[in-house]
Amino acid sequence: MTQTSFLAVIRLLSAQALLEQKFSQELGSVHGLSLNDSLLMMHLEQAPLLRLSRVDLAKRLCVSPSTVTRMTLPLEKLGMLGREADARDARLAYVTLTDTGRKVILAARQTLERKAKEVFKDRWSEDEVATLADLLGRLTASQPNDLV
Amino acid sequence: MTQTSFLAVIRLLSAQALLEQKFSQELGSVHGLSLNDSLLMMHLEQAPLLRLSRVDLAKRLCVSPSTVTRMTLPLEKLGMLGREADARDARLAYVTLTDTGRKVILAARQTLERKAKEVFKDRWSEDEVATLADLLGRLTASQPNDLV
DNA sequence: CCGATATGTTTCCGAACGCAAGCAACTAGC
DNA sequence: GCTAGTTGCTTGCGTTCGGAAACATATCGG
Repeated sequence: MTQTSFLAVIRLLSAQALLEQKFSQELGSVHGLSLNDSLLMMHLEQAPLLRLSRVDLAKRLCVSPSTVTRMTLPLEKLGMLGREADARDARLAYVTLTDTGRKVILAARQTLERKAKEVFKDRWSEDEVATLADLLGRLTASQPNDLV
Repeated sequence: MTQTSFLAVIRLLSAQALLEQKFSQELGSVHGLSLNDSLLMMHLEQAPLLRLSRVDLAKRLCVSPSTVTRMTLPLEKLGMLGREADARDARLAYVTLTDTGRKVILAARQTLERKAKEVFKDRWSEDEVATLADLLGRLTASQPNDLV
């Protein structure tokens, strides 16, 4: 069990490095987004009012709050994200997904879907990919809201 | 299939962010290593002569060669890594694992194994972890030498 | 009401990385 | 052996990130 868990973790880390390399380049050149930018916008996409607070986003992305501040700044200037205050709590500064942003992330998602399909095309059966997604989902399930 | 592959990829990326956060702190405070430092040394650990060239390491870790140069510098000063020239090709500067380095990475590996076991302890059966490791292994198998 | 503590956000600083450029050494074709 | 192209490594520069600190606001206990 010890050895197996260790192996799973090491391979997960290695696999991520590989996938990030595969995805980030096309994502950047085609849509002008980083992988983390895309994940951030996808979290907004499925949020109740297309908005989330910065600390909430930080927890979902497993990054620091300061990173969220910096990530949202350029996207806000590009008109993909907006800023909204809370009526009750003046500390909160919600990040919102604009119409422009929703179109961009929709297109970016299609790119990601295509690349994801390529990754598994040859050596995985559909059932195996589903099993993988399910097993990984139990890891991410311990975190605040799951994607997709 | 498209949707399933996409889900698997997104969850893998999210899971990695979670695991990195979980592991890197203890790894740094206890052994003074980053996660990537540890992966680098584990690759050396299982290399034929405890040594690999810098470009080879870069490919295995999915980082740029310049990153390998910068990563090895402090570890070399700490005596964990060494440098060895090739008799036939004077361009090559192998990174070698010293005795000190071998002891350090052995201890770090135990920390990682313990944390890895914790991650899966509650919600996964042993078979499921093995399945996960196997499925992820097919991803990393497309890369130069697999770890463990 | 008021001080103490907690929470959300931003800014500053140092660390880590990729890319482009540069240098050294190897290889191929002539 | 000479030139041209390739490969391995390093350095400089810009970008991105985490942690500490600062600040504003909210909440709690008296």
